[in-house]
Amino acid sequence: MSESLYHLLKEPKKVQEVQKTLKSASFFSAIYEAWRKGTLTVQRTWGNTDSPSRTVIYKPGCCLLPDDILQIIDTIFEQGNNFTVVTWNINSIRSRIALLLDWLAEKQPDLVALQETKVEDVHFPIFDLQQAGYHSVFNGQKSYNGVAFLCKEVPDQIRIGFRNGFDPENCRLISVLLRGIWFINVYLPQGQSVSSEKFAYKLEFLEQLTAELSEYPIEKMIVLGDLNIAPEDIDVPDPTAMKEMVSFRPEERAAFQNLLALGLHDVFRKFSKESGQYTWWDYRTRGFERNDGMRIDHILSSEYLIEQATQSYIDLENRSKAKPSDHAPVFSCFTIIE
DNA sequence: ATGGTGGCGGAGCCA
Repeated sequence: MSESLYHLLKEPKKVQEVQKTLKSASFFSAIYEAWRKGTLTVQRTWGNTDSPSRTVIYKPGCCLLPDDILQIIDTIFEQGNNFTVVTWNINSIRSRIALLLDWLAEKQPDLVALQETKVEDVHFPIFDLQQAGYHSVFNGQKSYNGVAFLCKEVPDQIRIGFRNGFDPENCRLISVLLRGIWFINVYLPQGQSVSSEKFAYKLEFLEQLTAELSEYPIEKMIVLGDLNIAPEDIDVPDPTAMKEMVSFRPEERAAFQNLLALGLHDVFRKFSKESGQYTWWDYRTRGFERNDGMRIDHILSSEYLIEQATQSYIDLENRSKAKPSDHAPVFSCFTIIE
C-alpha cells in the first residue's frame, strides 16, 4: 500500500469523493488490492440512507459503488512494501493443485513463477487460483514444459517467449512487468547427456536467453526459474565426482556466469554461503531423504534490487509434504516501493 | 544408488 493511499483513506471517505481527488487508475487498483487483502473496509448502505450500512466482503469480480465508504484499517502501511517472490518447478500444476492452493493460502507470496506446469492454456486452473486471490498468466503446452506467473496484482505488461521468435514450439519463457520491474520466468532445458542434441539445445538456449535479457533494463529486472545449472561447488554434494555431469559441467557454469555478467546476482547467496542447500532431489534415488540434490532453481536480480532483498530461503517444508514436486520453492523478499 | 520414481496419456518420452 502506498503512503499517499494510506493518508487519504485513514479517515472514512466516499468512493465518489476519492474519484474527485484521484485521477490515476493505478490508485483504484491499489484500493481494490487493499480491499482484497483486508487492509481496507468497504461500508455499503442499501436502499435509503437511513438503513444501517454493512461491511462488504471482497469477492473476485466485485465492484465499488459511488456511495461506498472506504477506510484503511491497517495502521502499519510499511507492510505493503514487502514484496515476496517465489520460483517453483511444480512438475504439473494439475497434479499439484491441492498442494499449491494450501501453500498459497499459507505463504501469501506476491508473485510466483512456476515451471513445468504441463498444461495447455485452455486447461489452466484460473478459477481455483482466482478464488485464492491470484491472477494467472501462462504459456503452456501439452505434456511438457509450461511456465506461468501467479500474482496478486495485475501485471502491466506480459511477454510470451523470445522476442526474436527463438524456440516457438517449447513453452519455456514468460515475462511480466509489475511495479516497474520486469520479472522473467525461465524453464531452461535439462540437457539430458553431453553427447545429445538436447545438450546443444541447452547451450543454445542459454545464449539466446543472455541475448534476450541484454535487451531489458537490467537495473529493474528479476530473473526466476529452473535454470537446470548448479553454479558453484557448494551447490552439489560432490563437486569432484560431478564435474562432468550435466547441470554442473564447466560450459554450463560458464554460461551461467555470462548471465550474471549482464549485471545480475544470485539472491539466495546474499544470505547463505552454506553447502548442502538444494532445490531439486531425484525421485528415483530418494534423494530428498538423503539430501542428495542440486541447487538449480534460482532468483537473480540487479545490484539495485539485491540491495533491497531482505531474505531468501528454500521451502523444504513444501518438498517434505505428500505427493511433492521433485523441486522445492525458492523464496526471496524485497522491499519494493514504487 | 547405472536402478530407481513420477507425470502425461494411454506407449513411450522426459526429467
